[in-house]
Amino acid sequence: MNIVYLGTGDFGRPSLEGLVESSHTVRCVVSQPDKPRNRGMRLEPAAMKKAAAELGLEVYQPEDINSRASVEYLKGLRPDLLVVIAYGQKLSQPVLDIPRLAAVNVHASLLPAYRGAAPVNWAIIRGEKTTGVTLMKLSTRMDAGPIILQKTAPILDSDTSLTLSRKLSLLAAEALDEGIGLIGKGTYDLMEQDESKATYAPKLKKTDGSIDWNRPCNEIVNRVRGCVPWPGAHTLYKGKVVKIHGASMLQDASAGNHPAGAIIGISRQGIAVAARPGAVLIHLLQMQGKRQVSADEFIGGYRAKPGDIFG
RNA sequence: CGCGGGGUGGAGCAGCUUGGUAGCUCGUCAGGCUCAUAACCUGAAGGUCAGAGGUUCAAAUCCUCUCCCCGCAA
Repeated sequence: MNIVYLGTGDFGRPSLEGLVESSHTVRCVVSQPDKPRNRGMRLEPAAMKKAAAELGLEVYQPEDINSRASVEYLKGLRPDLLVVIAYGQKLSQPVLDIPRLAAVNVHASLLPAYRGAAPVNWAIIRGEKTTGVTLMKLSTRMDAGPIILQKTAPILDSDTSLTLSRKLSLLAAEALDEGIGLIGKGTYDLMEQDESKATYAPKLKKTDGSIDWNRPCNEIVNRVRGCVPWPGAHTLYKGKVVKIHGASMLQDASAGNHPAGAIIGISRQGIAVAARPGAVLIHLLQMQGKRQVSADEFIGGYRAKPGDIFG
């Protein structure tokens, strides 16, 4: 099978590697153009461009995938299948019509839940216990195509967006491999999504990481886990922005006697902060302009003590 | 030329504005003490203050350049 892979983000790496190792042929990797980003606004290659180069694959980076030139180029590759994972551009019907068999996408949620750019983050922030990946046929509506197959995965208390994303990227590769097998044989069913059950997971904004200490401790901890590594759950300490990179819930009945955001205890395990209700034990944090440090180091360096206020 | 913060014993920080003896919370090591605590007390080791040049009687501190780290923004 001739496959054209469209992907920009690192999430698709295991899937791409799986395709390369399979009996199929990856004709081309289509990625977003290199864009200036990061400190200094240097031109940075897309994550998958490097991967493609290492695998010895051809790379194509059109400014607009739906342009006439792009469509002609892709047609020239005579693909049997288009695989789209974390690409970043919406595909028009003319593009979807190019492959002989199908244009498929793997999405990191159990659709129709968490459609959109940040499904992993939002699943954690919302306190879900289970998530998964969905292999579907693409439609012109975002993440709304008919489902070919799904695989589920538990969300552990210890998971962050980073660890969960890694797991799901591996699961995505499995789903893709299995799905391509079915498509090759033509033995698969399509299940339309139940539109009434659709929920959305938009790209995270900086403000999504803002901690409100008047919220329950479990909500705050989920936000911390879901905002790793970006935008990072953040609050204020002594007038400066602090990112909280690691935290867990703490049972402390006395927390209600303190103002929300107040430090109520300090130990080797971390900094205990009052929430509403409950308390949050901070393990890892980062002052603006500084690197990430453990609670222990933070206490020593900044003289944090009970009574100090976050927020 | 996108904007900004930072590099000080092993860790995290203060000191820099207003140049003049290397400081704090820990850690480490030695000794003591305790029913108990992030235990406590006493003592010790450990720094070319990122690097190079400059100003000065004197530079962690002021000026210039280089290297590295981080935040914002995208």
